[in-house]
Amino acid sequence: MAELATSLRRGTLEFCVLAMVEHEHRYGTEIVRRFGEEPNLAASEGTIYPLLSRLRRVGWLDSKWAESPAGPPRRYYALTTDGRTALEHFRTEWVSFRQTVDRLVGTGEAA
Amino acid sequence: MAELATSLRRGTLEFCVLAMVEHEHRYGTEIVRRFGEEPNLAASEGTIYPLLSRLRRVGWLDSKWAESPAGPPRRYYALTTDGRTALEHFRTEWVSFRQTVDRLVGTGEAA
DNA sequence: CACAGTACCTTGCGATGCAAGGTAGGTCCA
DNA sequence: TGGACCTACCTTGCATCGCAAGGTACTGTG
Repeated sequence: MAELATSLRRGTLEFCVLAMVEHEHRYGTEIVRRFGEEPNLAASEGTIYPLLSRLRRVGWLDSKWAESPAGPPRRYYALTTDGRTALEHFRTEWVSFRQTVDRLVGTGEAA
Repeated sequence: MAELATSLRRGTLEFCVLAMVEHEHRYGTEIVRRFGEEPNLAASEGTIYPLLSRLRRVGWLDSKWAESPAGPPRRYYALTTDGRTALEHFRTEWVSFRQTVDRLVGTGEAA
C-alpha cells in the first residue's frame, strides 16, 4: 500500500495549485516551497513541475517568463478562465465528497 | 485529466471499504452495490474486487465463505485488528488533510 | 574560472482505478 | 432435461499520476 498522505493528495493537489495562483502569480520553485510548508501536501519538484505542465497543456494555467532579481528567469503562472471554472467546479465537488467520506468513515464529527 | 471524482476516490476508497465492514460483515457484490448508491464513490466490480484482495493481502481484512440463500456462495469480509488500527489512523489523517484542503482552496466555509 | 545557488524540466517506476472479459453455481420453467 | 438468466466471484490490460533521481542552464562570488 502506498503512503497514506500520497494517495490522499491525488486529485486535490492540482486544485490546490490552481488556488495558489488564483490571486497572485507565482513561479515553480515558489510553489514547491509553499507546498513544502504544508505537512499534508508536501510535494517535491518531481511532482509539481509535471503537474504544472499538465495544467498548462489542458489550458487551466497560463504562464509568462519574467526576469529574476538574481538568478535564472522564472516562469510565472496564472489562472485562465477555464482554470477558474475548473476551480469553482472543484470547490462544489470537494464539499460534497468530503461530506460523503465523513459520513461513511465516521470521523466522530457527524451529527 | 482524469475524471475528477475518480481522482478524489483514490486513497479514501479503501478506508470507506474498511469502514463499511467495521460493524457488519459484508460480501463483495453487496459492497459494490452500496458504493453504487453513493454518487461520490460509485465504483465498479473492477475496482472493488482487486481492492478487497489487496486489503486481504496486507492483512487488514479477513474473509470466510458462507452459503447464500440462493445462488453461489459468498465471501464475507471482516476487519482484522490491523485493519481497525489502520482505519483509526486514517480517521486522524483525514480530518487533518480535509482541513488543509479547505483552508487552501477556500471552500467559503473557513473562518 | 571553479563553485554554489536558483530555477527549470525529464525519465522511469510503482500504485491503483476501471472497463471489459471470464468462470461457475443456482433457479426457473417449458 | 436443458436452455436462459441471475448471482457471485475474479483477472487482464491500460491509463493516470505522485515522486525520487538525475539533468541543463544561468548568475553572482571569491
